[in-house]
Amino acid sequence: MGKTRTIVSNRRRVTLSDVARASGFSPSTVSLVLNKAPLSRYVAAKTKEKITETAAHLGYRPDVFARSLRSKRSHTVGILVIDLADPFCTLILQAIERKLLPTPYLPIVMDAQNEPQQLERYLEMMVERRVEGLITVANWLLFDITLIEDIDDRRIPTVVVGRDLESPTVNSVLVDNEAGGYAAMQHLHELGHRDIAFIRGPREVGDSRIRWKGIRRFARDAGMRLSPTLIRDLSNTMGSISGFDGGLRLTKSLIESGERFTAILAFDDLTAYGAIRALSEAGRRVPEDCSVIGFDDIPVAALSTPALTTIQQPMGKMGEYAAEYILKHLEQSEEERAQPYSDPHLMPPVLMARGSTARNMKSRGK
Amino acid sequence: MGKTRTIVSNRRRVTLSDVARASGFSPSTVSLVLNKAPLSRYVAAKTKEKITETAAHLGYRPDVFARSLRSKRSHTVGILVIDLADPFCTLILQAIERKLLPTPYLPIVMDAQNEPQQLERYLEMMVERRVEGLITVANWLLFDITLIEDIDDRRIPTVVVGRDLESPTVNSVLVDNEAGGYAAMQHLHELGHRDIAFIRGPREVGDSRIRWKGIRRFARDAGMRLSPTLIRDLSNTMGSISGFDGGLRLTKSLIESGERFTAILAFDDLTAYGAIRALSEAGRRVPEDCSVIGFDDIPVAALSTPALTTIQQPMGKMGEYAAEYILKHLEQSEEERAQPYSDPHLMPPVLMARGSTARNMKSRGK
DNA sequence: TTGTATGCGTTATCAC
DNA sequence: GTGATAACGCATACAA
Repeated sequence: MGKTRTIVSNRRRVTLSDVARASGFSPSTVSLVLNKAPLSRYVAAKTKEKITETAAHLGYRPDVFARSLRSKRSHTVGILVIDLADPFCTLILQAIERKLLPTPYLPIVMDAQNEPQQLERYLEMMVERRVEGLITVANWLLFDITLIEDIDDRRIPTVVVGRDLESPTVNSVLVDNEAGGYAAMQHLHELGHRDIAFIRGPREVGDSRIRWKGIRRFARDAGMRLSPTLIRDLSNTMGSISGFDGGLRLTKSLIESGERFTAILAFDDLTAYGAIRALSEAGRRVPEDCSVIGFDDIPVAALSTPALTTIQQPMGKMGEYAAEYILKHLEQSEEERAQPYSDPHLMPPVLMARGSTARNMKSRGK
Repeated sequence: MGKTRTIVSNRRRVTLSDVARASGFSPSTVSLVLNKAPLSRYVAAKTKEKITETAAHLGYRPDVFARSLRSKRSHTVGILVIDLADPFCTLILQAIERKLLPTPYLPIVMDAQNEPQQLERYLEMMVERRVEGLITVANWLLFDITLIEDIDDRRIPTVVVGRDLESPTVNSVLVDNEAGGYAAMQHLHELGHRDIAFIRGPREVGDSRIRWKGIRRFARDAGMRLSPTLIRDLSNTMGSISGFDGGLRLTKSLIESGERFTAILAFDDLTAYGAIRALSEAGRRVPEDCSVIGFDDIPVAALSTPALTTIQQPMGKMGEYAAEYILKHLEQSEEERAQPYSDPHLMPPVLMARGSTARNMKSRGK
């Protein structure tokens, strides 16, 4: 009843010495050839062929554990994702995976699920498993991750995506938040909006501060005045992961304040969705009565109705950069890696103009 | 300048024999004690204490590679996710991870990114890495995954989540699609809808057929007639992963057909969002002019405006079941595992009645 | 050009 | 109660 097996047979694993015996050569020669080691240059072509052949025939697969034990290498790159349920993280992760696919490095992904404790535990496990590089994929919602610097001390190349670690030794790559804030403002301004409400991120979040900087810079450039009464901050203690509840609540308070505004610039897409809900409940249509712009461009932004205008973070590009950075450093010696990073690598955001913003049709009640 | 390191020091890893030397006992005794092996019963309490202490003091961490090489165990469970960008998969994955957290098993997650080739490759890697159990998290969009059966032949406990593998040897857990279809219909019926349009999944997708069965069963029970002209099928060749484009296109065709309908029952949430977009573009409001119901309950369903009424798949429960199943089988001997599974484990769906469905206010134009 | 011998860090079987 | 000793499968320094 011997069905053909696609992968390997049920029998005992075949080892290096099995191949050696079957091919008539010694284990060392077999090892040299199969690993294409430098010394295999001196092995006769015939021998190589014979060995490769019998290895394939026997279905030889090296034992990863024995190999790693002996060589002290793992051929793995650790990817520590702060929250796999966050589409922002997921898209970055997939880009990294795609970059790693054609390389001999296997991504080992672990998901901290927003729990600092798990982050720490997994970080240790990464070291334990001898990952040769470490990429941390972070969302803004982030506790202290400075212990990542410790990893770098072990001479493991490290990079953080999506957040500025502000570390002199660990490289970071993230979106240019200031440019993003600037672009969002510019878009609303071009549509004729002058009375704009803001729902900023929690004060502790660096991203939010930088975006605000960009917003203010545009306002200065365009000679706009930002009304302090139209500014709200999400609170970090709302417990919720998403800014939806905050966006909803703060927009309600904005509406109830009676203050006039024709557009809302939200901290992120989920906050924007909260704002839209609040506007809708108050009978204001988006975008006819009020425009709304978000930040991130989560996958559903293009699919909702109205589609959400937003500032896209180039998750794909960011992931690619991180993977390339690690791959590059994997080849280098320790000394070569020593250059410090005072500044994070910033990626340009791109405005995705969609249905939730429209030209301001109301004359200004000045 | 010796900053204290949280995890380990920079120095060479400390090994078992380091601990042995420092504590004054032999490596074997140290191993026994540190592993709490059965034989450690006979070790003097004093000795145990001393060993545990020095191990802790030296910061000893067993070498996972040496350990696995010797013991032939990996203490890992493979989790093969068909697409990590699919929130459906992600939520299941996180539930699995949470179940595994308090156990000594480490989840090794790999992401096939919807590529059959990668699935196969990763499957091999899982075997190579000696995972002791395998959980496959599948979405409906699935090519042939029967090669997973091969894994089971290796006496690795295996379970598939989210899809019926229809295998006599591999257990499956998924939502009760028929009950889901039934519940969706019942909901629309209770709201007074009698002219209902359907956007079914691609014909090849088993889920869709079963849901349709449930829909028809309700129609029979309630004495409703389903108009054949109001039925559309998503095509599998649309290339796109999401049903959004299909939902948009098919709803347009539904509208253009001139046929009267007051509700749309969509294959899944993304299809529903496509339908909502089409309705909106045609000037029909949701839910006032037309109700829309989806299937899945992706995270954003509750956040969009209007919030999407949908049939929730219990992703959390499904993941938990899968993890528990694997954990249970990891304890068992090969013989005990031998019981075949003719039927998949079905989880009850739950109706999430939200803003995209409402009572039918239009009298029937009979 | 190829083979022999050794050790990576563990665990497990014995003997003391 | 505890300590030698071997073996897991592989890679490499060195010998031939």
